[in-house]
Amino acid sequence: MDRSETLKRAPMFAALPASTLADIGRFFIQSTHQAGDYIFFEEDIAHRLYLVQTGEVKLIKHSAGGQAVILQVFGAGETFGGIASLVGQKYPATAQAQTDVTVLSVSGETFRQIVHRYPDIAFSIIRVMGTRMMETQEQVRQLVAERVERRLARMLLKLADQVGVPVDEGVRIDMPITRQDLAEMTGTTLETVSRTVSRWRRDGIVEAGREEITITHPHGLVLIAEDLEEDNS
Amino acid sequence: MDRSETLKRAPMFAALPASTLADIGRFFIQSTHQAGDYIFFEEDIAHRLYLVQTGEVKLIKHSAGGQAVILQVFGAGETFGGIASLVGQKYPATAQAQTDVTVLSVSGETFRQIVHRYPDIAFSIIRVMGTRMMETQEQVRQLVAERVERRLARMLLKLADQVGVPVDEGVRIDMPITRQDLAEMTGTTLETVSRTVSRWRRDGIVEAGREEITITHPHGLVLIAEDLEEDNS
DNA sequence: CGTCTCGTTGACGAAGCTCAAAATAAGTGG
DNA sequence: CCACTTATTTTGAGCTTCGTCAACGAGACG
Repeated sequence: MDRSETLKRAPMFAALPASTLADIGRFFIQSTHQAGDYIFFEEDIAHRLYLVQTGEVKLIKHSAGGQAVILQVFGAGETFGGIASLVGQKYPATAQAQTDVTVLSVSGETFRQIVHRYPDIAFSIIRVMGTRMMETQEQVRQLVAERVERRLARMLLKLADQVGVPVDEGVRIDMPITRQDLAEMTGTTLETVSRTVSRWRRDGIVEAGREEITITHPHGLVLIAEDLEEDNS
Repeated sequence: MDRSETLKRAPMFAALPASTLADIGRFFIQSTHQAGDYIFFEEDIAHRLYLVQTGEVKLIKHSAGGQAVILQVFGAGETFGGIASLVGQKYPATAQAQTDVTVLSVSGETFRQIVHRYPDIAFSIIRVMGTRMMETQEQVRQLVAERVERRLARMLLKLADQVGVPVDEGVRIDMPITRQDLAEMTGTTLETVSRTVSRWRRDGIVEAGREEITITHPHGLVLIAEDLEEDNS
């Protein structure tokens, strides 16, 4: 895909005229990373803004005890590392390629100049940050108020919305995703995820294989996610 | 306190020259709220940006089951409701006065014009949002990785840092705060907070009364917060 | 075919939530 | 100042959810 084409898909730049996009596009460098590769680490000095072109990147925060939380998963058109690079801080989390990915990136310095030249971008940045902040706050609320099964149901529905593709059996999550990943996304353990998914499989709600999940009965998941779960006694 | 004086204390406006502050200050309206008053509700259409002049305001997110999470506590110089009012969305959470407070506020429309006139503010907004985002992400990490006692210890230390005043016995949290509040700040229940605080009191780490806590042995708290807790067997 | 990663399942325990009851503190109106 | 009301806190008992530890199975890949 062409650069200004990718920029056009990014909410942060979407509002700009095509000529400006072409102009800005020149400053971006394309690079590829294999699934599992780290793109940057928490605590690194932030020097680049990244923009996902193809594939998915996850943003992780690690704890001393070795546990990890997946804060967010970015797909095509989404940016990450931007704020830190703009402000010149350390990255607040680690970015790792979930699939093979291609990303565009610019240096913080260049990004600053771009924003300076096209101040409207600042508004877009604020808008994007506002959205992410809401999502993160919602994550906090869920962690406090809801139990694992519900969080997991919500997460699958969210993933289906983001990267779901229709297949014969239902909607397939189009991204290799381990039980461990799901656990880190929902703040639980891989065993609990495995048990829950197995139960759902028995109930005919999902089909699941190695690094692969298909939702066969979305309505069932919604019932769980929205606390309308009928008890099957 | 004078308006431009208050603006000067706000990171969002601090970088502006005094003349500009005086100019902007004219658009702000001062209002007071009693402890417990709601300033705005989640889901309200956001029409104003608020800036705390005196007192403390808490930002709360409610769940269907009646549970609540305190996302943040804002003190003098801190702004809230800003992003939503700028973007013209609904407020993502509820704001409630923790103490009697005085706040300055402007309409979203006016705020937009101000930012438009003084684009540097946009950068400050991004910086402030970045900081808050990091804090919220850290909150997520803690909820997932750490147990209640640790989270509570950290919270008390944070509060001591924000609103602590030295007294004879140690450092007093200078804000009326119930066990329920602490529970909502740390994602637990008031009973668990009560038990933990009682234990700490027996251990000589804190003194606590009704809506009142004084840290008498900060080092003990730090040991707990940093997982260096020696077992007293 | 051996190794590795990923997934499944069981058993056990513990952190912390829920429910309940009572004590304490702070008003409030007479 | 006292009786009464209300909010806050404490403490106990029981129990559920979920994490931890462990063993095993199965597919993938060189």
